[in-house]
Amino acid sequence: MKLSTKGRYAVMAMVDLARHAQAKPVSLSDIATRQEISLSYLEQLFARLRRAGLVKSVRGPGGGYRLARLSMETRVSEIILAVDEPISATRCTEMGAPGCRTDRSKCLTHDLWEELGNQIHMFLSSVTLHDVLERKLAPRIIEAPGVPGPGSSMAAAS
Amino acid sequence: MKLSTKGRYAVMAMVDLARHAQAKPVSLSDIATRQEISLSYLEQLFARLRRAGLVKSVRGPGGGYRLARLSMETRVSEIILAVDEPISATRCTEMGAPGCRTDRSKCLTHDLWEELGNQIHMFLSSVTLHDVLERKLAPRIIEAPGVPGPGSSMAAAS
DNA sequence: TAAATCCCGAGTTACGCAGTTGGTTTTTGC
DNA sequence: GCAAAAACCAACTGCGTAACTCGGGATTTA
Repeated sequence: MKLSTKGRYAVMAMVDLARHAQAKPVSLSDIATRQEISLSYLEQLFARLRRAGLVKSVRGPGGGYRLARLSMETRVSEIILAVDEPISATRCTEMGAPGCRTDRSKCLTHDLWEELGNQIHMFLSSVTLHDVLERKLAPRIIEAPGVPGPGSSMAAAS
Repeated sequence: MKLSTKGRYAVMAMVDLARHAQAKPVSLSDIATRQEISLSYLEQLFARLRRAGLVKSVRGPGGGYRLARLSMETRVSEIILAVDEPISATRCTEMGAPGCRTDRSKCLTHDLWEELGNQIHMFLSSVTLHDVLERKLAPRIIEAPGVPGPGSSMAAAS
């Protein structure tokens, strides 16, 4: 999962869209001025969002975009995945690049990046547009009580 | 917290260093060949790692690098922060850029990115070099019920 | 003193984000 | 019907920066 400003722009725009959802669809130029993003750039982002089925468009004057689903059914992770096509984290994750699957010692960090990707995805999947609007970032992440961590790594600290 | 291949290279190199820690220091050219990273690039990374106090250098023939601390006392987050100086996540996080602090509606996603950064940092802080070597990536994260995991198709909710 | 190693700064290259340009379709309202 | 407002579309550009190279030092060992 890639994290760039592109994905952030898309989320900003989608939150703006969710916030101003009314009877009328919301035009991109409105979002562009409110969020200070270039209109043409927004068009590119929304083209991807539409193809991903996250928004629906209405053409013609008075047209614009609507959320395809309810704001509490649209997850932030989906938005980012739609615009920022998920590039592989390491140069060995896909297609068994030489030296990863074969020689495990060469890619000891493989599991680390994979797990990090999982953590990020889990977090962003746990947040919906509605949560962002309501500022309910329920961190569904709970540190296990009394468990010092992986391999008791913190134990060494005095 | 920025995530790039630069930080990944640094972690790969540090894991390699921890793995081959013996009486003798480890030379960069050894790491370069084992991890397939250019020597000059490694030199730049280790210059930063040394300034951050994560490694110590020994000059002259037979020289190389050593971990400054034990592998279970060196956290992955420190390595990444050392090489990839932490750039602000959003264009509003520092110095109260116009339109964030003043107009809160313009930066509804602020809290989201901040919390995401926290999550990433927390995870990477919970993992030490020793953990990576031993493959003990205890995920301290408990998936909330009803949240689809990264693997699941997450198909349009009916 | 020669070789191995770290050290350092300046260059080069490649890539992708952000934005631009210049259209075309579709639809509304006058 | 025509003009305006919007979504659509496909390039192309500029630019920052990550990734990597190069050329030379400085330091220590044998």
